[in-house]
Amino acid sequence: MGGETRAYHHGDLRAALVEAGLRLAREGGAAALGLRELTRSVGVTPNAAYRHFADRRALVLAVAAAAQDRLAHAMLDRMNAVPDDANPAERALQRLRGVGLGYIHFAISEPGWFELAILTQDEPGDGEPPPTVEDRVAPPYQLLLDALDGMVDAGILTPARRTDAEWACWSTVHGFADLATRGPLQGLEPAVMDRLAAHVVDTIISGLQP
Amino acid sequence: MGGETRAYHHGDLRAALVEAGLRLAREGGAAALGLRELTRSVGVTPNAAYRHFADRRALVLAVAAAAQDRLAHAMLDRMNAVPDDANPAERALQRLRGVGLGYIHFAISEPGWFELAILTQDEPGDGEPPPTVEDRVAPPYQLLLDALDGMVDAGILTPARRTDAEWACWSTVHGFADLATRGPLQGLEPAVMDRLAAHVVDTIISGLQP
DNA sequence: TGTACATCAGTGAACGCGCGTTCACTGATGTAC
DNA sequence: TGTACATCAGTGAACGCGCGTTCACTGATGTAC
Repeated sequence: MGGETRAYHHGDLRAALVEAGLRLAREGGAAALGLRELTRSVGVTPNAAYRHFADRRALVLAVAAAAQDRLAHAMLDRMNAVPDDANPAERALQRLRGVGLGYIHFAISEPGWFELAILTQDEPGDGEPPPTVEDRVAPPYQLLLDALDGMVDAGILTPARRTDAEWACWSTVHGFADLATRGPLQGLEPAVMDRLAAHVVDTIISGLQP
Repeated sequence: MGGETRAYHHGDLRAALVEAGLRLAREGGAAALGLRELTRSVGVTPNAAYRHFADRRALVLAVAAAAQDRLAHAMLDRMNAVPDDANPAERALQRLRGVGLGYIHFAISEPGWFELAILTQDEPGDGEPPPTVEDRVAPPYQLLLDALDGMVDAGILTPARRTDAEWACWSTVHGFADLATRGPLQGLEPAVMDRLAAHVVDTIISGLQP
């Protein structure tokens, strides 16, 4: 609406910094989120950031939350792509596959954002004692829980097998993402990578229902 | 044999630096391996390191190799703890479990070394293009391959299912280690952690043989 | 067995750099009367 | 509707820090004759 250049007051510097953080992290990962580099890229003085964030760490966590949100959306899109008209068992299975493959695909196609999304808590050097597991649940994790509950509802996973299934699934999918992103699977042909990802995800799912 | 204090010539500064690297990384992970901090802890001038390593990166990689070696040994010990007199199928299964649980246990009990061990290749900021997967096999990876081959030899894994099984296993175990080390499973009660680790490992192994 | 000399393995000082953060400030905005 | 003034959101300069690396050097070691 207003003029293009605002001289002194930026308008919404907080949002602009987070946006710039996503832009920078996309290429350079979490390491690209220097306070100076961030403010520089927005065209503002380093201390301007202190109007909106307590310190650099708070800024990075805000960007991480945004990245995590994108991860959750990517996963959700994949889940929701499963047609409603399939039979319930097949549908539940495909939704669980979607959660896992969505996570992996996001990691591979946006490694910088992924690094940030899994950062979230406990930056190196934070002082607080580790909170309990329950305090830390995050949207992507919730999607996994929902998909697994769907498997139970559809009758293809017994309640007994449901117990702790999230950790088996998450471990597998997260580990694959890390191997593909920073580890020995880096740089694999996309077609080969996709095939391998699908195989790995199917293997853990099949391990849930023996 | 000689006197305790060597004035000018250190004796084996290269080994001393790697040793100091392990000591420092044990507490502070890879981030603790500054060139100055390392040389300081050995009681030597920063540039003395340049007699033995091209640059900081080379020093860190040497320490990482040492850490990876410790990981491999921890896994091997666990594999070899499986008694010979068990029936071949049970033995092969327990050896595979040992590989995975050894990896996880090492990560949890020595997170600093673990971070370093999985660093190995591609420090952030290296210039070389990604080498092929085959170039990168490392001792811990080889132990996993051996354990899986043992499953085939024992007749409890078909050759067809053997294909790419290493990536499913490694993903699961590596992911669990990361979740337990830097992620939401951090700080879990040791007993609960062990039970969960065993469950997750058993789940993926069972997924290999449906 | 002793000496000359090349080589080796360290020292000491300095370089330039970019970082996060703090201080005192000033221009812009919005609100009360 | 206009004015006074508190508050807000930036600027500009500087801080101290620790880093990796380079340079010219010197003391110790080992080898040839």
